[in-house]
Amino acid sequence: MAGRRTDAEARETRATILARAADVASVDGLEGLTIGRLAADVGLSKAGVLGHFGTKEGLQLATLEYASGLFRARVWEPAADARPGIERLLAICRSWTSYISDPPFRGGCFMAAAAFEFDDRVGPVHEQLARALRRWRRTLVAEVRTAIEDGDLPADTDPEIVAFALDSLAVNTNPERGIQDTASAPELTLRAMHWVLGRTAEVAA
Amino acid sequence: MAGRRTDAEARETRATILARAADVASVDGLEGLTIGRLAADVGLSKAGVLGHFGTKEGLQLATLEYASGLFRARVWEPAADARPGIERLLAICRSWTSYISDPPFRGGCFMAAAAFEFDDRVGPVHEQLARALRRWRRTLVAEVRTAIEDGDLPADTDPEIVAFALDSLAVNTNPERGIQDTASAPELTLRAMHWVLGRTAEVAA
DNA sequence: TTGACTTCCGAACGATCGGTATCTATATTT
DNA sequence: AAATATAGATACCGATCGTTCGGAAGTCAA
Repeated sequence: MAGRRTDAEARETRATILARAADVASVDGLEGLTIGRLAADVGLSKAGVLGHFGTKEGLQLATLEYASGLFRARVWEPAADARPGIERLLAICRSWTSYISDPPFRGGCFMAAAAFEFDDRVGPVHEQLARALRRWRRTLVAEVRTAIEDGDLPADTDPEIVAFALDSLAVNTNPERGIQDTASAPELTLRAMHWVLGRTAEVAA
Repeated sequence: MAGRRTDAEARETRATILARAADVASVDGLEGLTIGRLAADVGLSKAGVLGHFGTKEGLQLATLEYASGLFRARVWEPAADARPGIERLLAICRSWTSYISDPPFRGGCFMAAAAFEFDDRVGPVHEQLARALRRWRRTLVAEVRTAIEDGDLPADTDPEIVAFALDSLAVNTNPERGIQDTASAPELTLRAMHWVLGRTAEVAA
């Protein structure tokens, strides 16, 4: 009942699987992914799913890459055109909180959830995740540093601290949504980000 | 080969199970706990473990309560004697980061890990966790508010924002340890906390 | 038209999952 | 001393886990 599909169809199937996988994993975790459930969700057999990724770890890595790319597209890309420094930093805060308030997955930000799930484990998933997170942190630090050089942030500001603080606020929005108040959490985050950057909030819903 | 133990012995067995459970769960998550592995780890049969908690969910709830009490003992208790307001707030930052830099479990702070695992799920574990986190947040907000009234923080400070920021920094130390640098992460957090509170850091290792 | 290639299915595998029923051994109570 | 209550063991249950294997069905190149 199954035959070879054209390349485009196969890629589409793969994308469908990954979208569903990221959605499930954002709630149940990357380890909570099961081939069987995923296969049933997208209307495939277990072997049909596994054929695309080889092993469960392959599926996890692909899901991570998928979600990582989506994060970059929705948080970085919209801010990439802004002038480096404080402007781009504020643009990132805006796209970031907007991303969080209208998340692509049920569980909110996938990267944040994965970071806490795989921070203490070993293996390829941990390493790929760590690379992505370090890269993002470097981006933030560089932006903060430029803002300091431009005189838009106090000269004695520690870029590592500010970048860590901004990241922490965004990350902590995830449990804030589910545990305190889903609706107001992203706005609280954006106000906290502006406060950290020493600016009066002009909230962009 | 097994008979009834005295109450004290039974409680000790229970405590042994919970200590191990919290340790495992801090790495693999509360859902990653398995009765069989846990039983083998503490030298009991599965029925022996399950007898103490009824179901896996019971075990999760008990583990959560255990870790929650330990958090309170190591973060709140050492600061409870300090004068309410900025002093107690700084004392909390100190005990908190000290707790993080010498965590009782392999996976670091259990509460932070659990918060991200169960923020999007439903059921008793989510609810018990949410209660504990909300209670802790209220404690922080109250302390910040007192500090504002005492004039130790600017009058236009938003207590919710500062409490959220402090919590975010502590929480985000967990992945920071495993993904960036285990050794320096807690110090970075303490410096960030002091920076948030507008104080020059006098780091207490 | 034929043959290689690939997607996907159906079925099965050993292992492990959470949970239960039954039993034994001991501490405590009567 | 007898009766009761309970911690824990042994053995087993059905379900599900990740993975493998052989084949069916289709595309594409020769």
